[in-house]
Amino acid sequence: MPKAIYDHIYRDLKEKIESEVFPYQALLPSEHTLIQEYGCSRNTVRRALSELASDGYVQSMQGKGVRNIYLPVEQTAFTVGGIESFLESAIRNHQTPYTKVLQFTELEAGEKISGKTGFSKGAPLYYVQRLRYLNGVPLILDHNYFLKELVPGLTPEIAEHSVYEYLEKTLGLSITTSKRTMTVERVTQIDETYLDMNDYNCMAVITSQTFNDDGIQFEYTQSRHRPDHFQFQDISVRKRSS
Amino acid sequence: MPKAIYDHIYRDLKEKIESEVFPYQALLPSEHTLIQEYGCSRNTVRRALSELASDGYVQSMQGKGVRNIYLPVEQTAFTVGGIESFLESAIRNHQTPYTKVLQFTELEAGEKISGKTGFSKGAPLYYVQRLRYLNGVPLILDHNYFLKELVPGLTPEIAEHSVYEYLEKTLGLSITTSKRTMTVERVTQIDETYLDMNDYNCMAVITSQTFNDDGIQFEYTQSRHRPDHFQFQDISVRKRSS
DNA sequence: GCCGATTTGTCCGTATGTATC
DNA sequence: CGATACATACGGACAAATCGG
Repeated sequence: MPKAIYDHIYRDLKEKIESEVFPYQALLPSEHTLIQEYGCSRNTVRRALSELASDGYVQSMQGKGVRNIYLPVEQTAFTVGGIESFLESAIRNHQTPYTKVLQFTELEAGEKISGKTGFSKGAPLYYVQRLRYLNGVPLILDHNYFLKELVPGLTPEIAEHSVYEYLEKTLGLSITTSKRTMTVERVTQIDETYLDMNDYNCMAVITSQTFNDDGIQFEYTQSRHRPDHFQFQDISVRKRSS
Repeated sequence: MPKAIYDHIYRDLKEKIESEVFPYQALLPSEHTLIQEYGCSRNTVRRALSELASDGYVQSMQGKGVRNIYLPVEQTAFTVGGIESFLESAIRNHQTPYTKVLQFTELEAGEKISGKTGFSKGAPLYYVQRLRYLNGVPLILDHNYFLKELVPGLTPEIAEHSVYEYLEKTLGLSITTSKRTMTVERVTQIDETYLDMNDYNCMAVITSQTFNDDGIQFEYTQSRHRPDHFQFQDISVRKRSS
């Protein structure tokens, strides 16, 4: 929990934007004004503003000011966005989560798994297959590979609750960067066995490689979502091109 | 085209990472070293590094150093990532693009369109429906709504070539922020008419709201991709939680 | 069109804190 | 413990874009 000044300003402005203290399309107070309000330096204010910009909340315009471009997005389905665990996502989406562990085994990365997951060949791994329920309905099928060296002592009981909580609270490991790929794939036999597909013949699939705070990849996951309850959100800011 | 110092350092380091001058998992030279190499201030080096971090190229570790975590991702399908036009994406994916305009009309945003697109009610719009080919195969069906006020003089001929090029080169308007939502939807009659669906009954759908550099939304687009030629990539960096 | 005031963008140097080794 | 490395913060300077008179 950062108690940095810029983080305080960031949260404060974010809250004011969400609660429409600053209306949509209006300009925020100028940097000079914010400096006086918060009694800090210009760099500190600018850092808070730049984080809001990368969240898609504001947009800076040289010579003009900083405009509020925040629009709340309606969530009609289970929404995926930043890095968070199934548990965290469920809570944010106001749904009741439940997890059933279908498989829990140990294995070594062979040629095929190594190429797919990014782990080096021969690395000892945990493989976990889990069915995720939301409000009692099975909606997601997860295939996880964890690097045993960085996730020692993993058990089916932990996998049933929350691996991320185990990682962060018990092992003191923290999750930092995640590279994700979203595709649409055909349903498999396993999908149809566990999920009610309603004659859909596709799945929304997110594969991700996750790195800890030492920059080491400790996880590879394939998350297969029932298409009618899936939504992925993203903000992209274009850089001035070359 | 920015000729800022931090941008030069950013590009230089990025190139060195991609060409494995810095190997995967190795530490980059320390900030102090980089300051001397580039003959600039610490803030400038740090800005370049922080952009690389948000690209998923490196990860900073307090007290340890900055690790290269760049892994090239294989592209087995048409890959979507940052903000770019169909033309730009096609070139990056080494494919030959072609566009056929199916519809080109003017209309005013009614209740329904306003709610869906985010444009205010009664706003004059262009509506364009386009079929996108890659290497001669129709793969994407685009439905665009442009705010007429900000995109004056749009014609079917421009829509057939590149609307973005028209916006940037002719109108001097620049694209800045884009909010996107990825979902999977059932095929429609129109999809099946124009795309060879191979018994797939789903589409990968990206809807986006795009803002110009004044922070005004000028575009709403729904882009429907054939699922077997679609891939969306994303890097997410976790913030230290509250 | 010019000029000055305002606002954001870039860059510098320095100081202090915190984590790692 | 000291040395090294990144994190935060300050204050100042000048540039670039915008806007109003």
